[in-house]
Amino acid sequence: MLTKDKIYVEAARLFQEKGYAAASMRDLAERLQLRPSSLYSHIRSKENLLEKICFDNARRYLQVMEDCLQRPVSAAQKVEQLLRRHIRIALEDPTSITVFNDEWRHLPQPLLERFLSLRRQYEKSFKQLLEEAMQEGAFKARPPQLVLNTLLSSLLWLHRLAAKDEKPDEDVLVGLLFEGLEG
Amino acid sequence: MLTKDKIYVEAARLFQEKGYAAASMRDLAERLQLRPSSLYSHIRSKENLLEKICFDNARRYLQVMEDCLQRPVSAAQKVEQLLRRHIRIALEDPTSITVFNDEWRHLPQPLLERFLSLRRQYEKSFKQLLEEAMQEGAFKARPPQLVLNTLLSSLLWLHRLAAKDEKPDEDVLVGLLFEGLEG
DNA sequence: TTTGCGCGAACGAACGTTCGTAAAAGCTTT
DNA sequence: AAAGCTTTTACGAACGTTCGTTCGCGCAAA
Repeated sequence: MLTKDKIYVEAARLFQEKGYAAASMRDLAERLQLRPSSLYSHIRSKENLLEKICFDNARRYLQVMEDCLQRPVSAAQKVEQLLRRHIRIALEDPTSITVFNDEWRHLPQPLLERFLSLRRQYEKSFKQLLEEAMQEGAFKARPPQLVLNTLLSSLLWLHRLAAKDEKPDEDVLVGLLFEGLEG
Repeated sequence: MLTKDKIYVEAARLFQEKGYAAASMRDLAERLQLRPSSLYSHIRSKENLLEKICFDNARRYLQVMEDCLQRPVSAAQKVEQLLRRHIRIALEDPTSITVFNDEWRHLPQPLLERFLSLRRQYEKSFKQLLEEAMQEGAFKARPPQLVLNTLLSSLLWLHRLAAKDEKPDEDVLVGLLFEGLEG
């Protein structure tokens, strides 16, 4: 693997373990068996590492959302598909997702604003989907924002499990989340 | 209010906003209209601030758990009561809870180990309660660890909402969480 | 007269990053 | 295959800054 890619992978891991602010470039270098200054032959800055990790994952989630929205199925089924893909991503690449979920607040302006805009866009689509499913009668009518947050936060927890190699069964999890929706 | 107490309150707020590592004592002093050095007339260290916030809240949650366990009701009802008290705490004191939930990993050893021990103790009790409720037939049988995590993470999200003054209705939220359990 | 509090100055440590250099790797021309 | 040239990569040293914290002084309340 290219050194550059190794740096990004290890940076995601490190940011996850210690948090962005507490992770030092000297830490990162040591894990890669490099001197700190050598990092800068490959990357531009620490902030740039965070930026790439955050936005790559934002794009990834938005792509998943787009895919699900285009399927010719009911809103409830779109939600189910969305949950499944979400779960899979969180389980297969827990480190990047952690950083994406927890560390974006350390992005400097104007990147922070751009990131939040993408996030709002994603949440808006998700909320609309939930509302549709409620109107269809598939889901019980409830404040969509509340339902969205409980869903997202449950998924947010996943990567912590995955990082500990306690990967839960996808079907069981989908069942648990879904039955709460149907109520 | 005593200056000392003001410091703890403002520290919790600051740690929540920026994260422990990114929050500086100079930040904290400025918000309290003090010089950085003046803080140390009242507190011992930055780590000590984190320690107090984390352990005070750990004790608080364990106390709630104890109260609920002693009630002469069914396991399912104990869980409901636990959720309600959890929700109330998260809504009335969002800043401390955030720090308690997110920043404990910055505790130095051996405090970290002591904290994790308390947390495991809490989760163990919670899990046992869920298993009881499943055996009673009140909850659908599912991997308890998984159910516990989805519950806790949903509650974890609450303080973020509360911090934005978008406090959700307690009954609606309990309903949402509970119906997922009964499945 | 003691005690407690706020302050300016300063400390050593750790931080992200830059710079010049030297070795390594890759490519082109013999 | 060898020689010469260019580009890439790793490095030690050092930079300016920010960090948590200490110390001693002066002031005000008790």
